Amino acid sequence: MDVKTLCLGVLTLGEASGYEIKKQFEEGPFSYFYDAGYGSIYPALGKLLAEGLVDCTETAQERRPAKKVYTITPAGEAVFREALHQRPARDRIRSEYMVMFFFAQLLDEDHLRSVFEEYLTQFRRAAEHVRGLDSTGIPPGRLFARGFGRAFFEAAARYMEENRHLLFDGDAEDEETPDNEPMTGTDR
Amino acid sequence: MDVKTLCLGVLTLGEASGYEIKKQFEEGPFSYFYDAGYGSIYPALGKLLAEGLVDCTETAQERRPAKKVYTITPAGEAVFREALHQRPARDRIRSEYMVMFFFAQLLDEDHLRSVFEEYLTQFRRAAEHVRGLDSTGIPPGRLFARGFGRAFFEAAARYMEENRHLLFDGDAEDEETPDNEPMTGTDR
DNA sequence: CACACGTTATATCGAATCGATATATAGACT
DNA sequence: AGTCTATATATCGATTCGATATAACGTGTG
Repeated sequence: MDVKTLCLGVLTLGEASGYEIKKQFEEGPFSYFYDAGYGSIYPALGKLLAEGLVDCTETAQERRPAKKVYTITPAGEAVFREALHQRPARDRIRSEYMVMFFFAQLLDEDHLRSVFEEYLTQFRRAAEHVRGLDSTGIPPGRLFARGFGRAFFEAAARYMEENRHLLFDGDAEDEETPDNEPMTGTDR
Repeated sequence: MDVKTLCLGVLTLGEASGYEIKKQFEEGPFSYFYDAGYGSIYPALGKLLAEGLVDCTETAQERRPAKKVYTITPAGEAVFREALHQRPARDRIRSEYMVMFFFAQLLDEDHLRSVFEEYLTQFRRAAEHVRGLDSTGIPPGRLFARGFGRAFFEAAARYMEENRHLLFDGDAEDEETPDNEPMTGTDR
């Protein structure tokens, strides 16, 4: 499943420009599990247009360059539906933050600390953001994906809070000293 | 941080062939947060060798093609340490499974169900695998990364078990009815 | 008020990466 | 005998990344 296919998917939710598609990958409902840059999106839209899978309406603006709004065609919808029935490739993740934690012993404490705080803040903010979303009238599949994102963000933030001592052992900060044992052992 | 840098990182843990490096990304300690294919690894090792950041010992085997074992040089270690102090890029994730759940309404129930079970099984197995690892003598950074992976796998499996009704509402199957309450509600 | 900065918006391009494939041997299973 | 899996290196076209260029407008600030 390539960026072309994903653009079709975004367009099934409604018309959009290349810029708006990018935003959906960055901040929108796809941000929990997909990403793509302009260098992939614009060529993809060009190819989709050439194949008749999308239409393009050039909205001429007064003092701006024309905004190109793309709409999916029935043919595009069919192609997308078919693509969804392929076997999914396995997940691809790439976290440089984790690489740094893994090699924590090679890092300056200052750097490690700032990277850690930044990452934790990211997860907290993301979790908070999802929590604030309105869920009324959202199709169940989208709710499932969103909830998965939330579960991940919260689990990540929680893990980082509870295990920071592994990276910064000289800290000795108690914060809340929760009711459960330090190590969860074999839960479940 | 590119594949070249990550290969250096793998080699700080000990000598390895290109094949073995791939395995470390696939099943080893890096599998929780990084991935790379042969098409990236072999060229990367070639460049690292040309730059003097790794050495290569060709272990001739009897009836096999020569196995090339790479070792990191002091220069390589220095370069790697420096790379670790760059600002990390933000995480890149790409999950076709999640794309399918997001568009669940467009999928055949059979397909959705098999994709769902496969994904859940992946997480269960991965969590179980991490749980079975020996933690004695592992540097804290590596433990932190491993624990993060475990936390993610467990949270993912748990979320899928508890929210499958969002994708399959007609089911009403209890599976095992575990010892804890049916719905966890607001955990914590 | 000028100037820097952020946002909207399209687009390109070289470098990096992906994914599939080719080659070859050995062992294990059918 | 034939198939499958694992070890092991390597390439190659297609895809994707990441940085950059262009341009207009709004916003905040010294």
